Amino acid sequence: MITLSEENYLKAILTLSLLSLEKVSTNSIASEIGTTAASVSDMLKKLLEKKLINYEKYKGVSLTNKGRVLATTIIRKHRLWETFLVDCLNFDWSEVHIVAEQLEHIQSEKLIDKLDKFLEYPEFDPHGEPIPTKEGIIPNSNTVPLNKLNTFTKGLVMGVTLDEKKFLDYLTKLNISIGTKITIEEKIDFDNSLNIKINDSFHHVSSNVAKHLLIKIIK
Amino acid sequence: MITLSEENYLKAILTLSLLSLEKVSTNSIASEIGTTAASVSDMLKKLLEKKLINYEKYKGVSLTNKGRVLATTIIRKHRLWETFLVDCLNFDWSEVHIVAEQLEHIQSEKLIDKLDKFLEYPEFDPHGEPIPTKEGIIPNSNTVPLNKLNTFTKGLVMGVTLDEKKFLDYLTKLNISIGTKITIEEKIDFDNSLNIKINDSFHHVSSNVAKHLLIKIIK
DNA sequence: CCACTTTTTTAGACATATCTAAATTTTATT
DNA sequence: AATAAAATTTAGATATGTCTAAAAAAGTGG
Repeated sequence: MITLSEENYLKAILTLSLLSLEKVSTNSIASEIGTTAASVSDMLKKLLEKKLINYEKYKGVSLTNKGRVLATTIIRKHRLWETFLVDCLNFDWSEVHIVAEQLEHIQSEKLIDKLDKFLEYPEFDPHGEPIPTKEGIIPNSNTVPLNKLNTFTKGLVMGVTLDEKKFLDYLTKLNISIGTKITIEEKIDFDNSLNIKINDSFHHVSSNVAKHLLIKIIK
Repeated sequence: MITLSEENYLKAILTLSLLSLEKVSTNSIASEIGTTAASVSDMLKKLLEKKLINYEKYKGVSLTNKGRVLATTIIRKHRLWETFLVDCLNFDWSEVHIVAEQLEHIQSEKLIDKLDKFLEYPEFDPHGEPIPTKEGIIPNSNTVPLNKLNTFTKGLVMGVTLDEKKFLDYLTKLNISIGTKITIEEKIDFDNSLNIKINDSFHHVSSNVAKHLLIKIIK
């Protein structure tokens, strides 16, 4: 089980991660959450223990895929609840955040699925922020699946949308992890597979692999 | 501030209070909540400190008016959320309880008012349980305001719906507290005031006092 | 490259809410 | 009324999440 406090840390780490490509610092988390660096340090140990973050002492933090999916789900819940509060209950858009901060921690996948349907699958919350999908993708957030990229585009791996050991083992074998730089060298029309460059070495990956890699395009 | 745990204790105490007129025992609370008598004992001290319960060691517990109103509000929230889950999100009536147990702790009076309006002020939840009013009255729960009783009816004071020092001081002066037995002796048509008997002594109270006293009718 | 500053972590406390086991009080019984 | 049984409370532990102050590591500038 994940605690309310842990959820708030994951959300903060995701939010900060989306602002830059750097690993997230202890201090930035502390000021995001409104606590001390010492408390953050304590919590990071717990999140590491639960394999929700990648963390080396003094070296900063990033989310594991498990952590990223969890954090994205919390943002999804937050934004769906905000939509409900404004569209159905006639809340003012400026006053929903504080209530949604509580509602986002309600644990029930079914509840969120049904709320999503009830709201007719909204794409944006009342503040214009995109609502993450059930699969953990944040639309319009600069990350797109690798298979949607054009030839010679460069990007950084920001996450994966499949949490399966065989898949993740394969990525390790290809030397792909969060932050890895990938260049599209060639797209094969026949089966939508791709030739890509990873750290100066060339690889061929199937469409099925490519569609589960979230890429942030860089120059 | 009241914690989630304290809210659950208040709700349990109210639920048990509605089942009988006796003071609520430590053990019954423990089995209602699913914890140990020791934990309950610890918590009772905290609730007493916050003036949410009346409590003497070894003598059982009852809710103060403040505690009763809080507990009733939690039940109100629970039942409104259950109504939302079933009527709007098409949950099955049998599966809503566990989700409503989480939703009932969301702190926002405005949210509940707006939800109530959105649901068009339902009187009963999906299980047929009456939804308490904003004022802390549980309809059809055998408690009615004193001014609605007929002449010669006897009843026990179960709560008050006004939390004002002057009012409560006046009740103390009249020797009225939770559990006090009252008999209606006469109703004055002119101003709807009442002559009542309290512990063999007779008193005259105004309509304004009578309407804030919740009575459970007895034989 | 060494000293200084900033960042981060650790150590030691504290508050909440829980538990088990022991002690105490109440109640029920003979 | 004494004693046994049941209920309740206290004592002492544990886990979570927080804090301040001190120590350690990383970064920065002369």
